[in-house]
Amino acid sequence: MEDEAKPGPAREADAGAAAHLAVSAQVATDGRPPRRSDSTRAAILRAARERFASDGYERATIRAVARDAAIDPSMVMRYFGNKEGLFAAASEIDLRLPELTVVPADEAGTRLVRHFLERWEGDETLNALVRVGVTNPAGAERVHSVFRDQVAPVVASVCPDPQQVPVRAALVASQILGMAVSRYVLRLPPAAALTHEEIVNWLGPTVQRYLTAEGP
Amino acid sequence: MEDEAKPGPAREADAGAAAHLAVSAQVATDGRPPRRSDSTRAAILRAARERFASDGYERATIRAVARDAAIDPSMVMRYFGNKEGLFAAASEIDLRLPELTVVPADEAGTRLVRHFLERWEGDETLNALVRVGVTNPAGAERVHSVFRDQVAPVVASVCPDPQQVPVRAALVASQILGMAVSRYVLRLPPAAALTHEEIVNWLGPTVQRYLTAEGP
DNA sequence: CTGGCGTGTCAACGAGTGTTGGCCTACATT
DNA sequence: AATGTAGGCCAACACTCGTTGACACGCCAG
Repeated sequence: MEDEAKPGPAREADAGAAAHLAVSAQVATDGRPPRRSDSTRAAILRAARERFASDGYERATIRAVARDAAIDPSMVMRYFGNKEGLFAAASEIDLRLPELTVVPADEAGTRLVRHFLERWEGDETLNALVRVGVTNPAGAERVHSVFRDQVAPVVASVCPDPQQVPVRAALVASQILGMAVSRYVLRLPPAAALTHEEIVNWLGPTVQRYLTAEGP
Repeated sequence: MEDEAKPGPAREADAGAAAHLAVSAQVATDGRPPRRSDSTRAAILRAARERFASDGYERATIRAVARDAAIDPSMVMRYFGNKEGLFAAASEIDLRLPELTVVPADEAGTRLVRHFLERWEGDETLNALVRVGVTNPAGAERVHSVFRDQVAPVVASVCPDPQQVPVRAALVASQILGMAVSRYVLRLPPAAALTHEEIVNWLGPTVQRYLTAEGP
């Protein structure tokens, strides 16, 4: 699901020639020969994620995305229908959460925190998702579904009482999301200055308690 | 001490402190007959906070604010200079954090959580601040200053090691802000369904630990 | 060669935005 | 009564946005 390297440091007028050479290599799931459009499509998505992550939904303009991808704005429309469609495609994400059942029960918290930390810094998509989620109703809906389909099940796998799963998942989300917002979105200086180890050591026990401790 | 309300062009945003209680025109604090502008000014600010809180910075249009306040858009400009000035005035906030030094040391956490919870639901300003903080660079800067000038000092008053104040304040902020984002901004269903008591009981100990526990 | 099709550009439209300047009205002061 | 002024409205400007339709180039099949 990843983009490929784009050559252009200088954005010459030769966008066409660049696309020529950069015949995409990976279609993976499909027997068809790789279309030239695959690479532009990937470039658009990469630019879109970047813009959504740094600007939010409204300020991330299709024109800016197109400029970053070195193509015409109308191409974005043709590929993704409209801005909403572009966001839907750009915010598709798999958190790749670890199987908490196979790690020692008392390490689930630290494990989860560490995973999110690495994920957040390795993939712009997560940042884009949060920024747009706060900006835009459709983005919030997307966050809901990620929470429901990916976070809640993992919490359920280690939570003693199934009835408490939603509450505990919400608590875990509140802490992890809160650190992400403070550190990556608002960039509160002290939060941004923390090392991974510090964060894991402080937040790990909190998440662990939310996951498995009985009663409040 | 208070500057007289003279709405000129490009007027700087002045203190909106009076706006808290001064909903109507009869602010009997001085002998002058109440200007009509006092009430409109308050109406604009109220509408602005509402819009910023529910729509974020970019989607909250001056025209919409004006419509809510039942006046002409150009009035907003005359009173606050420009949109940025309007936000600056509308996001002026005093968290009114409690003196943690006068409460039992082990209740600081729950006390703080409860305070924020009530504050968040009793005043649209806080919501507006967070929504815009995530949307807009200037809003983020405003959050920084509130964190630095209001949250950090209170944390400092109960934190054993002065050197750890920024870190601990950031941790506290991450948890409280995370719950606020989950509950009021994203409205994750399980987070929105929690009662105040549940939240206090779960988050209280976390915040308490961030405030005073030694080591991670 | 020819014709379609995929890929891409160009120029424009309509809507909505922040912002500005001119004009009007009520009223307090002279 | 005359008038200055604060408070307010209206119409417009300049701009940006998402979006659209017409046109241009390069490729393959017939």
